[in-house]
Amino acid sequence: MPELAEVEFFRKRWSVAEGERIAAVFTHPRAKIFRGTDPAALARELPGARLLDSAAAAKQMLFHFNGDRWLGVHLGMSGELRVETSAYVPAKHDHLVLRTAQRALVFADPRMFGRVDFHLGAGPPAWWTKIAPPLLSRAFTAAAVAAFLRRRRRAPIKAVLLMQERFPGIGNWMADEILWRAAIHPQRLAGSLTAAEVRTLWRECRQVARLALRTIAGVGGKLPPDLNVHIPRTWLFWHRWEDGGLCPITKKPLVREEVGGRTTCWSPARQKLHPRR
DNA sequence: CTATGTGTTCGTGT
DNA sequence: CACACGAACACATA
Repeated sequence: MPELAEVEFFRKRWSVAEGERIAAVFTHPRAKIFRGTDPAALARELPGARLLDSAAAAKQMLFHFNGDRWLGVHLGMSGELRVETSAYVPAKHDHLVLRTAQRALVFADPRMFGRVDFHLGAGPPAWWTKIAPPLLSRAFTAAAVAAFLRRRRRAPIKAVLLMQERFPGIGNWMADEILWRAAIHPQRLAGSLTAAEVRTLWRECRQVARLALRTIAGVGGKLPPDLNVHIPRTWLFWHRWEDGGLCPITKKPLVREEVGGRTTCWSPARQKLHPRR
């Protein structure tokens, strides 16, 4: 489920506990969520620690506690972070619960593709510092995108947009939204895009990231009540799963098909496989 | 009962 | 060697 903006939304939820001290830790007895990490180490090290700050990058989050303690979270496909009352009793799909005096921070994930990483050290862990530069940073340049598309020239552009090593945080719906706005057919091979198309693609990557963060993760300190309530009806987002869905721009039918191993939605009237040049 | 999904990783083939 | 692709992971929901 969660891509860039949703990840930021969930990070902000837990960030209400910044400054609070962890009193107790619950870990699900047979959670696969803790791949590399030992749940026992977590339960031993976190109690007594104060949540200092947090950050989101790509589809990951990092929560920083005092005493050089770091908690990484990846939500996988079905993960979410919630905030419950301090008396909260963990339910079936809750894998990690951090209790403070004021509340309970819950990580739930039915499909268990998510991940929790605990790290002890003076600085953030390597997996965090290695994450590619954000779409909205100066380092995410049109030239870097062009070079990457050249390297991946034989893969469909849809599949390339999902590669986190260059497009951190872009997931299935964002990729479709970007291609739709850029009027590029998802099955075009990355190497077939013109220089102008590459530049448009780069611009729309940034624009969709900016708009998604604003509408989903809120502005300033405010968080929307639900994930998607503020997404405009003019986005492809709301129409991609409708049967008989229409392109908000051309009003012509949308198409849904597998591209690059993922269900992909596009507007054939707008996104041509063989554009006239 | 079967098919599907807002994700990542691994093995295999080119 | 680099890259492309399909399968696997695990479970709720339609």
